[in-house]
Amino acid sequence: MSCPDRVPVDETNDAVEPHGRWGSTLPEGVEIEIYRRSAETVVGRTIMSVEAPDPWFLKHGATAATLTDAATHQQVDEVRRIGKLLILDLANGVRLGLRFGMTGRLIVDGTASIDSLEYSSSRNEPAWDRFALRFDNGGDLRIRDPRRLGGVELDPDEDALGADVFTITPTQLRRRVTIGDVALKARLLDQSRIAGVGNLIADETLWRAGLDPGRRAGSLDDDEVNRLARTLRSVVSVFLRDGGSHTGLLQPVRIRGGSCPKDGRELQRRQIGGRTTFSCPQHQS
DNA sequence: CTCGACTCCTGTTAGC
DNA sequence: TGCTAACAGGAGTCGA
Repeated sequence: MSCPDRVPVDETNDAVEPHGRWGSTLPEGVEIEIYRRSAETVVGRTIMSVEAPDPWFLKHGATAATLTDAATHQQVDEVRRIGKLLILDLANGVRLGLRFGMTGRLIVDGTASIDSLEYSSSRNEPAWDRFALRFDNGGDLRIRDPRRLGGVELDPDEDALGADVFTITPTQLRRRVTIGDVALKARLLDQSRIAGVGNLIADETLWRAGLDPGRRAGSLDDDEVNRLARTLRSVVSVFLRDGGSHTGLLQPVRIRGGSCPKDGRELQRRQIGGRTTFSCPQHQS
């Protein structure tokens, strides 16, 4: 399957500023890509120790002992990303899978590539460090997650994820996403069909594409599928360039009573796919 | 296989 | 001022 683990580097590949620039965002595909770039600096380093103080944070049977056994004295060969999953390939073939939930931040050598998350705290509370790798050069990589919705696992099932949001083609979108009776937005959030779309990317994309989030996913015609594919690609590209999923045009008005920036209509607020959904009844259909 | 409902986590915030 | 309850979304599970 196509598992593009890195986004083509283009003019959007600005150096990540460590402080102050980022607004409140959410760990969606865009943010995990920013994390991945900040973690490239650990490639080639050797893991000296593993800190896994929170058993709840370890998934699929992993324990502090199994993680320590698998990772200690191993060199990091590569850092990849599929959707919202960050993967560290170790020299012995072990893969470490890192997930960030809605409040997890990645801190590499003491620096967070994203300072502030929408529903998290920007305080730097060491007690919120749920997992860490210490390297031979004295640096470290840690996940700081106040609400513990992220997690770490050994050898994650990469095949369980759909095509990555940055590189999915219109054909893949048509075959796996725009089918069936479920709401279009719920489909976009289904990581097994398309990996990396979270609530903010979904709302912004559908708003820009003029598509109603509540429409049956299978009801789109060819033109609409192509428009969705184009818009999705554009949105993640712009979000990455601008620094996160919170930089959209819809984001400032994703509040009760907010008005559509395009035509001024009051936005509709609904729950779709279990998530708060804002859309414009005027131009999204 | 599909799909909706439910559950988990806890810092922040609105409201009394 | 101090308290409580509602709220947020990613991911997993369960039953129809």
